[in-house]
Amino acid sequence: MPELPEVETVARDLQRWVAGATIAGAEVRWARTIRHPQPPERFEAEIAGATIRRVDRRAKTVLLHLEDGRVMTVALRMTGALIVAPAGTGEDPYARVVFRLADGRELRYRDVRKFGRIGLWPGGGLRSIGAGRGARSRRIAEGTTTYRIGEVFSGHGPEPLSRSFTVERFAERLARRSAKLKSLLLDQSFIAGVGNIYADEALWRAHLHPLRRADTLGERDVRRLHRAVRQVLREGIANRGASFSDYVGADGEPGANAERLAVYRRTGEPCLRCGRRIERVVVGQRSTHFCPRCQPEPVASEPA
DNA sequence: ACGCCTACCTGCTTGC
DNA sequence: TGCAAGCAGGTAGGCG
Repeated sequence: MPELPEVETVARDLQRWVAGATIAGAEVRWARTIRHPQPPERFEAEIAGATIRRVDRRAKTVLLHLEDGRVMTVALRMTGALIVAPAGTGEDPYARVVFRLADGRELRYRDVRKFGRIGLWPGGGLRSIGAGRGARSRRIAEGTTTYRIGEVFSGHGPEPLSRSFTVERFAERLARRSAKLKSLLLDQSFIAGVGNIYADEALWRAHLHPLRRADTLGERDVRRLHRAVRQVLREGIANRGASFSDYVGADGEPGANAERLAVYRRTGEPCLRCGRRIERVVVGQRSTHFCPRCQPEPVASEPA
C-alpha cells in the first residue's frame, strides 16, 4: 500500500507526535509481524522502556531511532499503518502490535493483510531487511552477520528525492539496463520508494510507455523521467499521500492525493492531457495504467 | 539480469 | 440475493 510519499507522511507525523515518548510496554498480537528479535516475547521485553529519539524513513520503511542507539524498523508493505491514539479508544481488530506509551497514548501497528514486518536492531550494528533481488541483498538478509548502520539498506537503490540522485546518475543506471521502465521503477534495488501508483504516474508525466526499454531512452527522455519521478513523489507528500483502501497517516486520516492521480486506477477515463481513454495492461504481474496517445508504444524494430 | 511463478493474508468489488 | 472469482499499494525466494 504505502509508497514513498505515504511512508514519509507517516514518519513525519510520528516525528511530531512520538519523538521523545517512552514505550512503556508492547503487546504483539500477530507473532509473524515481528521479524527480529525472536521470539516475539523477547521483542516485547526488549522494547519495553525504550524512548523514541527520532523518526524518519528509508525507502518504504519507517525508522524509529531509540535513545539507546537501537533502531526499530517498520515495513508497512501492503496494508500496514502506524496510528497514534489515546489508550483504550476504539478497539481495533486489525491492530497487530500495540505499543503502550508512558504518557497514556498508544502507538498501534495496524495491518489488515499481515504482510508488514517490524524489526528491532542493535545499536551500532544492523542486519539488512533486504531489498528485492540480487545476491548481495539476499545474502545479507539471510545471513547472521551483523552490519554497520550505514550498510542497513545497502541493497536499496538511491533515494529519488535526495540531492545525490542526479540526472547524470539516473542516466548511467538506466543505460545499463534492458528491462521495461515499469519493472525497473518498481525494482527497489534500482530506485528506492517508488511503487505501482507513482510508477504509473511518473511514466505518464514523462510521456513514456511502461514497456519501453530503459536503455533506449534519449537524454531528453531521461531528463523528463527524472523530473517526473521527483515531482509525483513530492506532490504525493504535499497531499499527505494517496489513499485507496487502507492507507492513513498517523492521525488515522486518509491522504488527499488519490484524487490528483492522472492514470492510476483511471482505466477507461479520459486522459487529462489529450482526452484519449486510459488503458490498463499487466506488466510484471502488476496492473499498469497509461495513455496510449501520450505514451506511444515502443516500436518493435528497436534493438532487442 | 530478467521474467515468471508462488507465497504471504484479508477484504472489497465484480460478474453471473 | 448469493457465491465465486478477481483484484489490491509490496516483497522474498525459487526456477529457468
